[in-house]
Amino acid sequence: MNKYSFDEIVAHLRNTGYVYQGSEIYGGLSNSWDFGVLGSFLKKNIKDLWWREFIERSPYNVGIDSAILMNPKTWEATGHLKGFSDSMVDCKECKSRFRADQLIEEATGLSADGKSPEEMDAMIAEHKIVCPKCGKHNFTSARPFNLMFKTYIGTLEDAKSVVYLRPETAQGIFVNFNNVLRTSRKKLPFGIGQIGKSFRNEITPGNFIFRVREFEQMELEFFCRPGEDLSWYQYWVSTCFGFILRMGVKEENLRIRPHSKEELSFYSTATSDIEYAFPFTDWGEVWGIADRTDYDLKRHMEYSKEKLLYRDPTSGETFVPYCIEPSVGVERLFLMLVCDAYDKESLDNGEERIVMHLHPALAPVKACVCPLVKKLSEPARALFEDLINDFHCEFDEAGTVGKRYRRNDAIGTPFCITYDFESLEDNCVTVRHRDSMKQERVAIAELKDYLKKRLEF
RNA sequence: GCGGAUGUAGUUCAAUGGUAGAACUUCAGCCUUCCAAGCUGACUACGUGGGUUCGAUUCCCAUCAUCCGCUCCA
Repeated sequence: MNKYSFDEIVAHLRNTGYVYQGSEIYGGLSNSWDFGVLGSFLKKNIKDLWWREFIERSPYNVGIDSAILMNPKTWEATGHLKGFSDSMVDCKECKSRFRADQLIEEATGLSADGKSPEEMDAMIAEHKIVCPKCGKHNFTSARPFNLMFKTYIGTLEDAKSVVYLRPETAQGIFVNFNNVLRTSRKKLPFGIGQIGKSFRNEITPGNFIFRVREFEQMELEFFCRPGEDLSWYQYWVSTCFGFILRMGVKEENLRIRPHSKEELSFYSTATSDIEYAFPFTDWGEVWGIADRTDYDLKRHMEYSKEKLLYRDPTSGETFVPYCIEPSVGVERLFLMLVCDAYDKESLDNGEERIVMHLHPALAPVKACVCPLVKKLSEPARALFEDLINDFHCEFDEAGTVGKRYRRNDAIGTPFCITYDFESLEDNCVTVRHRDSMKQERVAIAELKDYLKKRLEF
């Protein structure tokens, strides 16, 4: 699938300023990564593109930006909080891990629901419960698994002030359903999208930025009539897939994987993952599209006692809409894009060049303005200072021009603009293309239009 | 969380119980008329904390981080 090792790609990203290790001078922090000088641009470009395509240019959707901290009742309604009561024990002999309540129930038939970890320890000891795998009785004590990050509102750390960092952005949308309906005057079908950080205390994060504890989601909750949900589900699967293809990702590295019946959440009638052939695994999920029916709105109605309903303006009929959720992680799109764009090419002169074939709309640097030699710095800099008003450009006069071309190939800059001695006479510059390495003479007066056309998504 | 491996400049790799060396990169200067040329110079490292020792980057312990496997995954 992928020609290059994950290590090689990661090393390149760290060397060029796409990604740094988090808190590096203090020895790092487990699975935390910072986006660097180039990476922050790529990330921003990804988000801008999504927002433009899924919110601004969409005839259906609107956007919001909801708070990370939400009333804890939210997480009662979604069932996320219940996860807190799951205590786990490890078998010290064979290193298997079990949910303590399930272990007790299976062995004794007694319910351990709602018991404290200490009570469950006592039950395990009393009934001499053995490990289902290895048959030995030697467990660690029961420990609750915290899947959500917990913190406190106000300065007193008591039980009443507990709040959680959201584990998904979606709930900020559902709880604002009525607000958006009222203020946007949208009619079914319509969607609400948002981009924002989410936090999950993953048990096993890893694979660079693929699974991290702090990540950014781009989620759309698309509401429609019950019965129309499956065709909208299909619509969003192909829209998301098409979006990835338009970003330049090779189709042979992508697949759409529908979930089997056993895999589906109990409330979902259909779910598909768009997966990419990452170098560290066979297929890794990038984008999940789920038909969530009316589950979320109904749960929030139940717990908040508020009505989250849609009233058809012509028929007067009132109902809870169904919801299609396309949800994607920014870091995963980022990782997919750089893995797919990374390439090492052999040149005619026997040398190698590293190129990042990023879509020009995504590239951190759009163009690098290079005076052919330092003597030409002055007029070249003037050109750069004009271009920077329209695009993110860089100015580079260090070393030979060939070296500057290579450096820009390696970070994915689609165009290098070379100002030479002829430019003084004919007011033209050489535009050098990253992918083909071809050069073109372009009049300075037409340069902005020339670039603009080629930077479009 | 468990088991295993690893940890020396930004990167790749050395050496050493007694002041850590190189290449590439980066930066400055010279030079340079279109794909990493050359010359001169400069910056930069023993993950962290203990212990043993006259002296530890080297030996021991702990810790942190990364990788692999297991486990988990709304």
